[in-house]
Amino acid sequence: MRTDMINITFPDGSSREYEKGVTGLEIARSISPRLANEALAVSVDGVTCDLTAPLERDAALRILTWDDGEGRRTYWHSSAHLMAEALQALYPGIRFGIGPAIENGFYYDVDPGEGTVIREADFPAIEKKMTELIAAKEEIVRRSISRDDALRLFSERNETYKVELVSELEDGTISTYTQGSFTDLCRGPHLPNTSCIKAIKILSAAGAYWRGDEKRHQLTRLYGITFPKKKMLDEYLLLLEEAKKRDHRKIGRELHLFHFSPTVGAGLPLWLPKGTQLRLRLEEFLKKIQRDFDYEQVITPHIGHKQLYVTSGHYAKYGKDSFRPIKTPEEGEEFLLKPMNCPHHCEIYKAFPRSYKDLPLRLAEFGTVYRYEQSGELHGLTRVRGFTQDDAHIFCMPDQVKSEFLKVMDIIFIIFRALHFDSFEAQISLRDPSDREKYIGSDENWETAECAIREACSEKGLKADVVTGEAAFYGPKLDFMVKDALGRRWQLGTIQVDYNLPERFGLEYTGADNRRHRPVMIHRAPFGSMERFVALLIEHTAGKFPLWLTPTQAVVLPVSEKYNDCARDVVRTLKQYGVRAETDERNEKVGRKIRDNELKRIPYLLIVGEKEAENGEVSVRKQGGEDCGSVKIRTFAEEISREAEEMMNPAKPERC
RNA sequence: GCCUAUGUAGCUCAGUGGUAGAGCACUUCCUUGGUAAGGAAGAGGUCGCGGGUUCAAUUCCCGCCAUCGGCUCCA
Repeated sequence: MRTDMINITFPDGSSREYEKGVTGLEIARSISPRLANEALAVSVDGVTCDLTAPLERDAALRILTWDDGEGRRTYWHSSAHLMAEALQALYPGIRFGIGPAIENGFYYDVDPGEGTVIREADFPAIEKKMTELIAAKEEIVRRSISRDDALRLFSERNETYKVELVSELEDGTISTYTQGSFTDLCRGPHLPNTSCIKAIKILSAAGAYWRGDEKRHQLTRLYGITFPKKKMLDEYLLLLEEAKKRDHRKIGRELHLFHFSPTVGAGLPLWLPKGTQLRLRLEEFLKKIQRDFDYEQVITPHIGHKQLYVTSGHYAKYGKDSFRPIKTPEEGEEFLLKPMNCPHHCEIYKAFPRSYKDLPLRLAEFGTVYRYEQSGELHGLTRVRGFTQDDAHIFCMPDQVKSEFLKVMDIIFIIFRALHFDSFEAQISLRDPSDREKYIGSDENWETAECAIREACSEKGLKADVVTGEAAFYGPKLDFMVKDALGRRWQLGTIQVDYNLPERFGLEYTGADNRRHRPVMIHRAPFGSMERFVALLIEHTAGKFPLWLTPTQAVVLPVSEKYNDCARDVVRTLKQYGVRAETDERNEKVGRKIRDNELKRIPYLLIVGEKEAENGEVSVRKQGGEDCGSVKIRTFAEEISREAEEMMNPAKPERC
């Protein structure tokens, strides 16, 4: 074997020899011109590299195209550079932060300088410039550069942000990419040439803090997306339009589910009758599951003495950023709107001496809490200032933690399955070990809790992302995330192991050894909050809820005023069967009352007229015409006498 | 809280330095009694709120409130 040859292995297992120094692009050409044309980057032993990078040794190689995530990332990363090049031409003196590829497209953080603002109105000009630069077919060239040279290069250009980035890099690992007159500090990889980029759209501009630190300068973040074909861009933009139609704020208004009134206050939702029907239906569903899992329902007040939150640690942590305390006529007495239910539940635990025989104690409450979220954070029903958690706290012995944790996971899976949230992501949130200030409790407690969560996940075979620094201040957690119509992630279900609150509240139980022990607490909310859950449910179903959740399931339509009574009887009968129904009563003058757009989403429509009144039976048809049988009409009098009969002669309870 | 944008009828939106329009919805009447019916008429707005400039502000300027998209935050 010649020493100037290298052996390249392809994904299908085949291999070929090439001259040393061959590039990915040349290899692609040797396979097929089409592949070479579609190639965006190359994966060398699992590492994504430039197509133009010379290969010096044997390697497993894969040509990356648009169909590969890494291929698209490279494409969008180069697109970010292209946008930067255009911005440099249009805004002299502009300085650059970072400009990565993201899930859909890319962004670049830029500082256009004091007094200069880049607005949506400026986007067309930027797009035009980018198109011009594409036409110039500029090559994108990589250079390795020493740290000193990099510092000099970016200092000369007054690129203060880049200088800061370079100063944190190690010498020998630094590279730049240049196209035309634009040079950027960049690890790569990139496309070989800007001409691969065909269709461009700048999507939005937003403020973003330099390095995510709100104490530092705010840059302008420009979001954009590009595609190799115009048609793909059009399809993407259409997809965005379609997604907007599923926006829960829009559907919530159309279906009369909820309403926001600035007079009531920002972030304080008003649940309308139909939305309340939907929500109560969900609550009943969970309550039923919880009965099976031996939970006990409790009810606690909406406020609590300030001392309660001093004990829990919430006051020290969040007191100043929250709703202000409520004062009483008593000097110095203060109450807080409850930001969470746990402290109240801890006090319930403490109300009696507890034995190990009482554990696990599972206290559940649909508890409404109030949190003063920052004004810029409010978002429809997904982020509000007053919301109801489907909360429960499980007090158990340390050796019960895992089995209890697993049972909670079961509940969450039941719910997600029932509501067809198939594409959830699980996330284990751990504390940031470098920021001890942020958390309460001993290292030992944290480690035990974090370990319990990891074990439970592996036992269930649940793949979860582990994210440090995302834990609650009192404990680590397992969260279930679901994407909304526009792909934004929201946390729904959550399970949190807590060794700290039991300590702060001095919770105890008497063990079999007749000694005092400390219980462990598990916080959990399968829906997360009713508000956010309903929001995501709306976006996932586009308002076409499963039948059992549909706010109004059936509308009974009398053909004329004459049959209103009969229609009412039908509604009553349907309700006896557990079907939610209402009439669209007519009178001599008034025609249809149910709104058209509502009617669209009602699964059943029953017509009552002469024939039905005579036969005492109504046929049930689904919207669209499908026949679903018929319902015998019972009059109010018949219904009452039947009920009375049942009360007089109760049916024997079924044997278990 | 920060950056950009927006705020006109219930909804979707047009428009203007001289106090306002469209479509749908709504009300009434007519027509049609049967699965998202048609016609006619009508009503509805301190042009988000408060200041300022102006003879005159919905329009221009400032402040506030709310909302959109992000950032930060998220017990």
